[in-house]
Amino acid sequence: MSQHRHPGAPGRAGAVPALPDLPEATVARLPEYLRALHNLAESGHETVSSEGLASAAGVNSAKLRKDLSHLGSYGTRGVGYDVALLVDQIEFVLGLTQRRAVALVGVGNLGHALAGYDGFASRGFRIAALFDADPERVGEEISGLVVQHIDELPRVAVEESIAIGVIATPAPAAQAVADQLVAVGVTSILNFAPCVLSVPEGVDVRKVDLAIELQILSFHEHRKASLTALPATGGSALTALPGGLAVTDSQEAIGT
Amino acid sequence: MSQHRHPGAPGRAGAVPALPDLPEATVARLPEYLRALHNLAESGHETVSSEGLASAAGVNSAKLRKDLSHLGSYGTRGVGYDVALLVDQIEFVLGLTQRRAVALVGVGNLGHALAGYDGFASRGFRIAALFDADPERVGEEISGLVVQHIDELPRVAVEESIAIGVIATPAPAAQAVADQLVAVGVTSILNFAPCVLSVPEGVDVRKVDLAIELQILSFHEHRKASLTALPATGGSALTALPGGLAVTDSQEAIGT
DNA sequence: CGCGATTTGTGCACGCCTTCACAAGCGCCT
DNA sequence: AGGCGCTTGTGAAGGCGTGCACAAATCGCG
Repeated sequence: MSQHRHPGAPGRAGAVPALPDLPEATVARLPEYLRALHNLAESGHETVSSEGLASAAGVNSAKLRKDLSHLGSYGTRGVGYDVALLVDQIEFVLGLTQRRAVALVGVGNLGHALAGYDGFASRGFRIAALFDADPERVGEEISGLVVQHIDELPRVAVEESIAIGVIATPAPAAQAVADQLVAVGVTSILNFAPCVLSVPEGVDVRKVDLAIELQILSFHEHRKASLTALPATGGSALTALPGGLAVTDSQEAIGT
Repeated sequence: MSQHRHPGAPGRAGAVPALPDLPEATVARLPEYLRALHNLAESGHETVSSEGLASAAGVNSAKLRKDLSHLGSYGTRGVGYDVALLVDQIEFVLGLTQRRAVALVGVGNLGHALAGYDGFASRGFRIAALFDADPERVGEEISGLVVQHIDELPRVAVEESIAIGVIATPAPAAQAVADQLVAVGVTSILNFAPCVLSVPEGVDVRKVDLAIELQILSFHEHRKASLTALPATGGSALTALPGGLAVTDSQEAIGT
């Protein structure tokens, strides 16, 4: 794509420009704004107001303005934000001007799906290598990549300039894989295994646990059910709690 | 205030369903505690201190104590927490005493993996039905379930008492699926499609976007690289991003 | 029976994040 | 040119979450 141009900084060389230190909460929302902006760009919008972008991203408009203000002033009062300009700016801040190489370890059930997930490629990442510890799986081809044995990691990590590691192994294997990734210089790990990873300082770990998300939803279901007297859907809502537990306690209305 | 009086034996299935309204941050951590507790139970521990459980769950011990205190007093000073008791208590609060039925919509790349993911079954959920809009996929058997057409949703939702819907469709189809789920009474949705869903009040939506996680990691990679690459930029304007590079980082291992 | 070691539960202070409300800035129309 | 409407950017206030530090409670032992 285009060279990473940096709006507002005239004639800067290839030097690494200053990065504002953004609040974590803001960083977590920037990708969402970026996705919304891409949609807007595709549908022909050249500018967008904070209100419009906020609703497209599912957030409050004041929050969006404050988030964007941390990047600098890239809006025009009375008009809104230039979509293309904002896309470039956010992509730059997120470090997406270079396509980062991702190593995926563990091509079981979930790993298989991740390897074929095109959402990665379309949003700035390239799955550069697949690994597994199971000799049965080594050699298998998935989405144009051949699964390699995890012992090949050191060689491949250098060859492919691996920047990010994705762990999709069973939980018992995850820590060892994390150690191996760290050993070859990976400093960002996305962990799908349901366990806590311990890594040295300077290594970022983000965790995605599918079951946890369901459990959080379950809590809210439970709370909602305990507030409504009886579910009207006439199903077998009382097939649980063998002790004959009557879930008919409720006194609080949801405050806010 | 907390009136979580807990008379008699709070043993399993004897709990009084006084649901305290927990802070969201606490709710999000409870599943992690639960997983750590299950591990501890398997390895023979009958009690555990806040310090021990905290490190197993990857959090601060004070935070853990405060979280658990919201559930009531289930620890013993000088001793710690009874593992089995705490497991029961957390499972109750999370509404896991009944096995909730989950409908999975979209058996493409990701949906396939989710359908086969055993982490759901092992943590209190039952994938009760698979749906897809593509006639090609209807009839296919995955992990012992036959994919049904999405139009069958109303019938199956009642038969199976579907409580939670999981959307693993492409983004353009997600909103329509969400509407269909809401129409049949589902009030909790886990959305894997990269888009914002609009749902009526009272319906909970949680979103998991795999690419967003990578983009957040990318930001930190970018920041780390910009710090190690250039100590001080060459003095000129460079004022596109006011605030300069105030290196006030620390805070690795982001936990959401 | 009392004492010390240990660990929970919590009051408190601090910092981050969100939200409101509004001044400042920009374009357009007259 | 001037005024008007619209939108951004931000100061300030409030809420929420985190972590410290300690009192209260419990067990084990002499």
